[in-house]
Amino acid sequence: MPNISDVARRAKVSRTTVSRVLNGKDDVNEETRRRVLEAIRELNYRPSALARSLVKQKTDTIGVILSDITDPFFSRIIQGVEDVAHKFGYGIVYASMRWDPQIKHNYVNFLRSGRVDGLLMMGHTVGNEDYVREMVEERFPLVLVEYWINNLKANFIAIDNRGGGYLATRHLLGLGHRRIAHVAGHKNARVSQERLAGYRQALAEAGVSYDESLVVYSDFTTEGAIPVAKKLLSLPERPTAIFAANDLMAYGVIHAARELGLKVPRELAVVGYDDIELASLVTPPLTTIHQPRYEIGSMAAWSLIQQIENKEMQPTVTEFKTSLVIRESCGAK
Amino acid sequence: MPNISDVARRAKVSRTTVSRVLNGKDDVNEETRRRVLEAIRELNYRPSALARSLVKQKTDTIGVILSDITDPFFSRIIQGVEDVAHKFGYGIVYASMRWDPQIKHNYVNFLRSGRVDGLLMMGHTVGNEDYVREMVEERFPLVLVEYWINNLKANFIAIDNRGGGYLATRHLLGLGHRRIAHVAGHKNARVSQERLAGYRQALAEAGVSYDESLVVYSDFTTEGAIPVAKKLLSLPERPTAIFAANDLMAYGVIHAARELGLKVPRELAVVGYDDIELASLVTPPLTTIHQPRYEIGSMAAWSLIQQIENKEMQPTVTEFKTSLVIRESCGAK
DNA sequence: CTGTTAGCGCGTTCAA
DNA sequence: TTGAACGCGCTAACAG
Repeated sequence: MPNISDVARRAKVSRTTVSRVLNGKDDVNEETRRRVLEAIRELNYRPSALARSLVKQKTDTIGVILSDITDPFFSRIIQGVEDVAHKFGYGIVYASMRWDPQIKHNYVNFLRSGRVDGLLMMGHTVGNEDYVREMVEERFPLVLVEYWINNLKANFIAIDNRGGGYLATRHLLGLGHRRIAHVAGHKNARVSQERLAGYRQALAEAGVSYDESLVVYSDFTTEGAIPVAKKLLSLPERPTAIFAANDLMAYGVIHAARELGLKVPRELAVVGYDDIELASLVTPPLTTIHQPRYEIGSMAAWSLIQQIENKEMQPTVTEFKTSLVIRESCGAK
Repeated sequence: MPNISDVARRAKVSRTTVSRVLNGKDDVNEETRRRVLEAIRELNYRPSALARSLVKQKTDTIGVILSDITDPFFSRIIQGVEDVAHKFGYGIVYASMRWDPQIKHNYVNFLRSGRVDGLLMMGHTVGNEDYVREMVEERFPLVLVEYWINNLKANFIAIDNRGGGYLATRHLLGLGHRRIAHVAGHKNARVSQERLAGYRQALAEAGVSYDESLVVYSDFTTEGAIPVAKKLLSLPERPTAIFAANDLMAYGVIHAARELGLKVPRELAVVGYDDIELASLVTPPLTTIHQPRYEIGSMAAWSLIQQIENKEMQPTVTEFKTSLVIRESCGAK
């Protein structure tokens, strides 16, 4: 790969002049510029982003760390992030940590060591995440999505997960269900705890006592939810409704029910969470919790870029609300 | 952010010694090493990957450019890629180009300018891709997945898309269908052409003449497929079967059929393509074309890393075969 | 075992 | 309008 010196030599100018042309400065003689551009083309020269970033201390790249890149929940969020980032001239780097706190930490270190100007993190794990605190203290540009940590002066895009869990459960209660099970998300995920908390809150308000045996954990995938759903549905006193912590698992629940010969929604009501694109399009259309995902993504990216380009920005907490979308999986319609 | 000189100063050694400790060389006095490590900890020092990459001419990162990061088709492929890459100590950077050749080209340039050691490209677009040829000629480590370009001595992981299209269509023909429509993929995608070619081949072999009005293009999404499917299903002489170029669109077709009051599979047979996880789990379970996606991903990553670490490797073409998975969406079962 | 020197490829003063 | 010199943060070659 040719470098800037090769170009300079060929164009018979100094490296500085080549650099000027490269960066579109206007204090370059037209004829000189022409020669430089020609040399660049002839050599098929491509400036090293690495070297440039090193000297400018800027990579024009933002890192996105998420729990699972294959989760359709992220698809619209990512679109929002990409649209905004591109508009501002940033590239994006994704890292998928699969709910593994160790992989997550590794990726944070990987990306932080000069590879990106800032970090967008979504999919928060349980446990020691002091390094997140450190990043905030060191004023490393950072946006945390989905969650909100007390006493941490950072930029948050919060989603009302507890409220969502509450809405979902109350809907089932309103339909007369009393024996309502919950297929929770990944044990390592904070959102699991929050949605579970919303579920418990709704039960408590309705005077339904909490039955631990009705709550099982899975991993936010359809395949993972099937066995645990079967366990729930084989309980001596079978639940009449199940709230799944995301849509993929809701389909796992429905699949399990079908295998056991139960009709949804007649014999089992199911509520999901996320409102992924497919939720309205497959059978049965899913009653679920909707979140403004595109807006969340674009807002997160915008907020991060603001931080990067203006270090003085105040940390803010933006909370997005969720809403219940009633379709056919609980027979309410 | 502290740098290596700060550490050196604090530990009262030279930068070189710090570098030695950092890179785990064993020719360092134990006491010295201890001091250095302590200084590193005290300063919370993190070496700059940028600077390191610049001097080593190695980033330990591979780039993955794909058509649409939100497409579940890629989920298992990505898992395969990640597993292998991590095993070999590489990080991964994804870029999603959404079938836009311009964005794709931009991303190639973005990543090639020193940000990655090699590139994995999947989701090939139609049109001028001479820069891909250039990369091959410049011996830039590269693996192309899904497609196979004649006269290009590069590393290919091909998938028999034509064969898949053929299998799908022949299955429908075998069930007695003669009026078979095709919802093709994105017009910019090479795989669309290939699957379409397989479709045409099967029709030709069965003596069914090709009817252009039965082929419509969409964008590989469920939402996108719904309107075009409705158009097909509103034709004066309605098709009795539809082969969709991926599973997401197959669900779009099924949704459209339902909206028009048509029962699947009784009044319309549907075949998909990809065998995404959900395909077996939602109603109706989809008859579709299966591809060994995890293996494709891991093989692609392995092959790329071989190229990166051993420049002498011969370009190879590996072709993965597809297979038909019969479920319930065409009533064959 | 350790330090000095050089250089990776570029941008940015400062003078000329 | 152009170039020389310096430095971004790090590793590698060589000497001691």
